Amino acid sequence: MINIVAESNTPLYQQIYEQVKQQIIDGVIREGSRLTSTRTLAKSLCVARNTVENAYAQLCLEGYVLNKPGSGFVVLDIHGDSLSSLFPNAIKAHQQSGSASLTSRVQPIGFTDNLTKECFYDFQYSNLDQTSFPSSLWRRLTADALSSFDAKRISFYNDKQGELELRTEILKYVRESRGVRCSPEQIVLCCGTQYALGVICQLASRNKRQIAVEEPGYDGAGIVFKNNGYEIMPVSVGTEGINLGELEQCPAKLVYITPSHQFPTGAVMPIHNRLQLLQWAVKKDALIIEDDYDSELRYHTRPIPSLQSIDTDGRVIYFGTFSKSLSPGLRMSYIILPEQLVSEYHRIYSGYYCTIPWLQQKIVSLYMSRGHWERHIRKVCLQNKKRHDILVQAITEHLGDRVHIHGCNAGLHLLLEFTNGESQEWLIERAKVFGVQVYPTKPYWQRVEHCEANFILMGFSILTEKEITEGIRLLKDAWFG
Amino acid sequence: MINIVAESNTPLYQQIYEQVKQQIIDGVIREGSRLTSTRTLAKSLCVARNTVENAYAQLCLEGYVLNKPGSGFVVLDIHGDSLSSLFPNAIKAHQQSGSASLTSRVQPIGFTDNLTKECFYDFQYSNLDQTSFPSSLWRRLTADALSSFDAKRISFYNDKQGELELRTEILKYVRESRGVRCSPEQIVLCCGTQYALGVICQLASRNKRQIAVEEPGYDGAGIVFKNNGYEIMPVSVGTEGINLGELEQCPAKLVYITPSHQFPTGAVMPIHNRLQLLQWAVKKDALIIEDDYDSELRYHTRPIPSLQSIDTDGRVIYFGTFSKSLSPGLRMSYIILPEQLVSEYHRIYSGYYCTIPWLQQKIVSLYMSRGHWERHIRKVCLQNKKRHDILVQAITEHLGDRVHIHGCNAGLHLLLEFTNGESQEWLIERAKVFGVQVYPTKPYWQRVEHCEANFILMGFSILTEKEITEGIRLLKDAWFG
DNA sequence: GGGTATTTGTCCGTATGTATG
DNA sequence: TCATACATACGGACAAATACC
Repeated sequence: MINIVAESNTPLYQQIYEQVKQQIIDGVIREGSRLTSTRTLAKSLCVARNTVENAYAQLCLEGYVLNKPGSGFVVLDIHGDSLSSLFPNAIKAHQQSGSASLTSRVQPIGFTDNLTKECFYDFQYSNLDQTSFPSSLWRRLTADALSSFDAKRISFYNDKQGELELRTEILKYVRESRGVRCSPEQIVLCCGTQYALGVICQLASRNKRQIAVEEPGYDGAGIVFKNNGYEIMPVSVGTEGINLGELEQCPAKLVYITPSHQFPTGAVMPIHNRLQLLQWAVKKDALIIEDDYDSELRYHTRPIPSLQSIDTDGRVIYFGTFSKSLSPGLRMSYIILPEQLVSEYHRIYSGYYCTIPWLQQKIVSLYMSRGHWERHIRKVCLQNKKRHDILVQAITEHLGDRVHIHGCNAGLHLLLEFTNGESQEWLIERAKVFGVQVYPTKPYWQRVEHCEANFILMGFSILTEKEITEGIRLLKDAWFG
Repeated sequence: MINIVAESNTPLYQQIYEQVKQQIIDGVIREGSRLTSTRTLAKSLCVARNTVENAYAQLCLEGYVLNKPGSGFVVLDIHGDSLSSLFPNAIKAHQQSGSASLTSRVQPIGFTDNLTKECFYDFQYSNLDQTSFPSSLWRRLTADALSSFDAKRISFYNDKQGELELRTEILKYVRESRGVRCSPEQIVLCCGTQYALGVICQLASRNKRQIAVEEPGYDGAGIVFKNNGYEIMPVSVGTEGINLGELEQCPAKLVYITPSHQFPTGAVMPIHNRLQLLQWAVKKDALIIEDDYDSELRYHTRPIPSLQSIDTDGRVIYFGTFSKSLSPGLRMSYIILPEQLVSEYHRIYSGYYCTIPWLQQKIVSLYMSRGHWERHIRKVCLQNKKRHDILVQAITEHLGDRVHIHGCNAGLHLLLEFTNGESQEWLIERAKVFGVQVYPTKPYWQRVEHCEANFILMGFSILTEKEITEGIRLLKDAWFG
């Protein structure tokens, strides 16, 4: 950036000359690159073109740059030997990495650790199979969206809860697939579950800031509650989901749960527990956040109605997402508010803009209305079912009765319990030695000391069927060889 | 008009000197404008040039004007305390308007009020011209992004601060255009300014939850602060931006400002105020949120270095956005944190996912790296400049001295002050009757009772040049017909 | 791959204050 | 007081190079 002062005694052209020269010397403008054109710079500095020309001419004379009509002013190599021209950057890079390292133990955020381990058999469970995203269709839909009659809306501040068109599609879908009953006014689109949780933290804050969560449970939720000043009250999870007896004892009047496929244990809450939970909410005047994050992915079990669908008292806040079966990269989730919270939502959030890009809303809207979404779910579900079945089969075959499988028949992962009390650390380390990555359950415990050591998480979202069986064979060697 | 008497005892040059001086003091010759050139004046008065020069030299010495070769004698700001001149009788307005405060900022959420008024001349200022979005280019870039080597990342949870590639492009841009100095690690991408403010609310909460904001100022920011439990402390705004004297008195250690083009008054904070503000921050151990929301859109004024670029003590949190010159529908902004806050950011937000879809990040990244962004800015800036100039011209021509124009030469709107004390409600109502929509300033006042009634906001972001002149002609009839 | 639009440096004329004699 | 030369600054017209479609 060039800074000129009109009031100064030094002429304008000289100020420009000096600063550009300095930038060349400092290496801010690299050798071989072009100076900003005289017109552009003149306009941005509010001076005449000739003033800039004058400055550039001076640089020309002194051999810093070379001018060619029609192709601009090119910076010459002034540092003689190319060694010194690399120096300024080297120093800069040094400083950067130095300061970044001061960020202590906290994992570097700019680093995505999913891409480097191509050599592994990585049983991860959050990312999706890259082949499952409908790229060429997306391209077509983008074109359609951009040439649609309401394409001009990309230049506007849009509907604050999300485009009505899309909310209506979502409504149709959740009604059909999850029995959810609501009007479009109750739906709020937002950029991911964590943002959604932030919204709820605000809405529910008329109560005491206490929240009951599943233990173990989704860690990303806990972080949001904590940052919003909520006291987190862990409630243990059994084979029927959250422990209702414990919940009764808990003073919190807000609970966050994943009843359809508890994360990470995979427990499914039976219908009578669901009814009981709703009664609890009524009795305590409490609210329930039902996170139905991977409802699309069921393999051998009958669907159980969502809490929202059997709630008669407006106690359930329903969460859905496109992250688990379409793409996490979309950053798109939705909240379905109970009617009683809508006005409170408006009171607090009427001044907030929607967090999802309009174009993406339009695309997903087209995607759903043309039936691609339904087809996609069927396809992805089938694909994952195959992988799931093969994984379960391979485990049964190779690891036999040394493990119990928990939480299968849904989602993108399962839980392995080791009957001989092996510890997570050892299991993960041994697996890694054999080129296989499996995952701990520890991160999902609020009270880490309660975490049982003999559990391991295995995902099957990105491995091929062949890789799965080979991976398990390696694990057998690693753990019991 | 200057009168000289040859027979007088007072020398010619002194007669000229005195009369010009008087004209400057009386405001006949405005601050910033040029004196008649020595040649011209000499000729018209039939005196020698040196005589005029002599007179001008005297004015120079006394600080009334500044002389520079090639650019004449420029009148300086002699009325010193122009700080509060924008809203001089703020207190007087106290009595009139107390009740009208229920214009209630809260609007119906599901309703976008921009689309239904096609018949109006709508001088709105938030939405953009629909022709300015590069649709077909976007289509191509989408295709490129989807077939790029890292397209698989759409199925992953991605970099939490935003893709490094994009952060690097943004860095290059803000360094060049705004002098911002930072490393990519300091940049955080997020879905809009309000989300960004939410993040800062968390980061800065080690201090007391008090924030100083400009009054009038951006209402969307105030809402976020309130919802995050901050006490809002309005500080008045003058022609030089936020009132630093008042800020001194304010106990808050966090301030949110728009120094480049204050919203909505359009005031530009001069360099010496900027330095003073930074000193304030150091002295008080405070933080400054610099929202540079429409920095791209400058029309006739020289750029002033951003606060971030002259901050040596890590006191400035810089906000930028793509909403004002590319598309509000993208929902894309960025924060540039001071180094000292990066580790705190990691501590709180390392568990949060990025809120921008990967595909969009990739597209914008390509968009910028291929030079489209620079070109786009130039184009959009020129287009808006034309509209701006025409609006200003039309106002000057048709509304004449019944209004003062404030905050022009930048952004997408300007502020109209009515010299005869007409009220916002009346002005807006009358305009509407004639099919023209103009906007109130009331929504931007925390203490509505302080809001001066005789101001109106007019945007020029979506009207054609023809519509602008016609609209103004109608307004003339509506208001003064 | 060729035609058109845009971008770019160049050149020209004009206006201004400054310095000199 | 006048005339002249000079440095600085501004804006329009032109042709070559480039980018885009």
